[in-house]
Amino acid sequence: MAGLSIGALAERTGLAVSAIRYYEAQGLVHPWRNAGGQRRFHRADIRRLSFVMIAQQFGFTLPQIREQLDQLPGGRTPTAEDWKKISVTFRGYLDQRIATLQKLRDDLDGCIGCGCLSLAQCRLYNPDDAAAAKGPGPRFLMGDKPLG
Amino acid sequence: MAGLSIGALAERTGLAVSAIRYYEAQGLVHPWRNAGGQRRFHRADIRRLSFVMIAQQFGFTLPQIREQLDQLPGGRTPTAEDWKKISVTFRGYLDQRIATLQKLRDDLDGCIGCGCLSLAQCRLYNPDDAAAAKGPGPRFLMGDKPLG
DNA sequence: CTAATTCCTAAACCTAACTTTAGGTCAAGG
DNA sequence: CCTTGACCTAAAGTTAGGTTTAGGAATTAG
Repeated sequence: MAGLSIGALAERTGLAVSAIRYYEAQGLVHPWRNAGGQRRFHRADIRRLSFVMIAQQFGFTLPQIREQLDQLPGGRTPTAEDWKKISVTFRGYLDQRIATLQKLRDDLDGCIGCGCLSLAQCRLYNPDDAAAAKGPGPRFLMGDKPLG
Repeated sequence: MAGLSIGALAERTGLAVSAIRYYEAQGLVHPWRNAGGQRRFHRADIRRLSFVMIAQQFGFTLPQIREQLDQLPGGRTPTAEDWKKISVTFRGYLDQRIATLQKLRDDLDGCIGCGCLSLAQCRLYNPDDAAAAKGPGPRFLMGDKPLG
């Protein structure tokens, strides 16, 4: 079969065409080219990109998502079983993130309100907790958007 | 009293001097100037900047933190009671963040593994959930770093 | 009094994850 | 055949949250 054009894939996933090109540059999808040099995608790439979007919501960076995707089989279309393996790892990270936030919240209760908000004494400001909350990577701390 | 120099404040908070200047530009602190044009800070600004650092760990943006800080009294040094008011709002946001992540995790369990990872059917890919997870703001989705 | 710090501003640079723009090619419809 | 729309590449722009650099001025130590 002929494969999907980038526009068709964009329509199916809701992503911008420019974003899909960017993802290819980051190694998240691997389209081939037709005679005229245009990209053609497997139908399985719809699911692949869906995974990218969901993983991003969970706070993964593109290189981290790439690592996960690289574990899918190379030669054939991934099965539900293949995807399941990935989701297990995924869930482990998520559990840790939730646990970290819960600890921070519990510390908050006794801490800001009590006026101990000076670095030396405050449990909230424990660098280990901060590191755990942040995960790896240089900037944007754990810069996800809150609800406000 | 004379007030703290920017270097002294940097030492007390662990922040870089350049970061403190940046925070001033963002309206998070309001130092005055001495005769020679150098910044002088209140000792209460140590706590103010500590709050900034903690709030960032929780995922707040600087404009959002500024909004919170703007609710502190203008004329006098904030009391523990003043800080407590802020921490209540704070905790509310945090509870919502945790709840959202937990819902996403629960959805994940049945979802990626089962192979339903196509946009139309998947609860995980519900735009409403996505919006709730993201909060306001344009890019970097909920781009916080996970643990991996 | 002088040298070494510290401080000042303004502007440029950095990352992540994209989008936009510019200038050109390919493909499909009439 | 020709026009329109989809596609191509490369490079520059965007946002957040800073850091770095360049070129001076103020402060402090000796």
